[in-house]
Amino acid sequence: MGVDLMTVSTARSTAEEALLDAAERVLVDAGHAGVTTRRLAEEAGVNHGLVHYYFGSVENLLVRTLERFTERLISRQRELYAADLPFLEKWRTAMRYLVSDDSAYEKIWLELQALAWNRPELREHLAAVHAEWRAVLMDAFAEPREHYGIEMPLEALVSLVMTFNEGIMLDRLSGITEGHQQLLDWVERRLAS
Amino acid sequence: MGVDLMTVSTARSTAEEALLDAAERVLVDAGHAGVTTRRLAEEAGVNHGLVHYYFGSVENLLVRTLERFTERLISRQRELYAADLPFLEKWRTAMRYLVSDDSAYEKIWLELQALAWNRPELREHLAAVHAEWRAVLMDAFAEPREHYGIEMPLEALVSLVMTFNEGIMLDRLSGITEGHQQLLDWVERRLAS
DNA sequence: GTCTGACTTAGACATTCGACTAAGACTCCG
DNA sequence: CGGAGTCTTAGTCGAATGTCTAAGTCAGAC
Repeated sequence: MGVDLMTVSTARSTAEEALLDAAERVLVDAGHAGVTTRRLAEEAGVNHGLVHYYFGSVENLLVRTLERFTERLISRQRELYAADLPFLEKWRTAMRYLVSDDSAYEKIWLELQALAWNRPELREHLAAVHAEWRAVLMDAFAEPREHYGIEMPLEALVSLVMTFNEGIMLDRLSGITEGHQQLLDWVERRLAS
Repeated sequence: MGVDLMTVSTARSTAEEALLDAAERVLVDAGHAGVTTRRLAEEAGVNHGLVHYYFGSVENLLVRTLERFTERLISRQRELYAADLPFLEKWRTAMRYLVSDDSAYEKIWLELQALAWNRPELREHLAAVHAEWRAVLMDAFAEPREHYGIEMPLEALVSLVMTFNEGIMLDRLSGITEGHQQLLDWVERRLAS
């Protein structure tokens, strides 16, 4: 064996985490086309050979990036709606995230999606996180739907919320914000009344 | 001079069109990262040096691709809503496009958007087409909004329609269709009653 | 103290890329 | 029919890519 397992695994996982963090930064700064072994290594401050040694390929590293990001995205959503707060507060928090000035999170998420458009093997991960997100929202919106007397079926309501959220993300990444605030304001008024 | 202008310009523009067509095919088949001079030339059946000779760079060719696509997208929307048909028919046609089996159109559109996320010089084109689309919908939805007694302001309604359309496109490119039909069915019922 | 085996490093490899160029082909004008 | 100028072609160039390998390092085992 030769090397203390604990030391090894922490050193190794530190480097691996550094590379995954670097991958997210590169996705934000340059998009998925900018994710190369050498750039990742430089960003992470490690040797470029490690990408292959640790992950086997750039492809695998991106899969791991997606998996790790997925976990965080889901837990963020779950925490948000699981909180013991009035629904209106939760909604406001979610919408604040959506239109926040820092779009790094959304950039990573959409870059990974754009990558998956041309890499079918990544799609199952996307489908999984989508299904989880949907489940969280189905749970979170069931009671408020009754409370606010929203006539549309729960499935349709959740689909509407998810898709218009995605549309807003997409617009904002292209620098488009026109009309978003009017829409969110109307929802706000509808919920506050 | 040397060459008949008409012959030249048609021959040249034939080749240029072929390259732009090729760019759209490559965007559909491989994404924007797959758009290379040699691949474009092979797809278009022309010499790979022509990309540089005609367009100056791959970058410029993609700008032209975006411009040409934009024109078609806008005129398609305009024609759709300008037709002398009941609003419900127009809506159904638009939704049929949205969830059609052939997503080549949406793939091109979203690949160009993903490209623009990392090429600020392309954003103005996106903003322009977005504004045009918005203008068409503002015009198309003003009367039906009154007719169907939709209480939300026109701006908010149009934003909602645009963003949830974008969200559905985005989902479908990742192979996700869950919940879309329930949402569209509900809208359908709301409009048919 | 030296051996062992996993970890790390720098570098090599073939490939591919965008961009460019020099030579050839072609078309029309005079 | 010959010259002029544009269009087309094949090929070159340096840079960058993913992958892999051989040499080197280093902590603990014996």
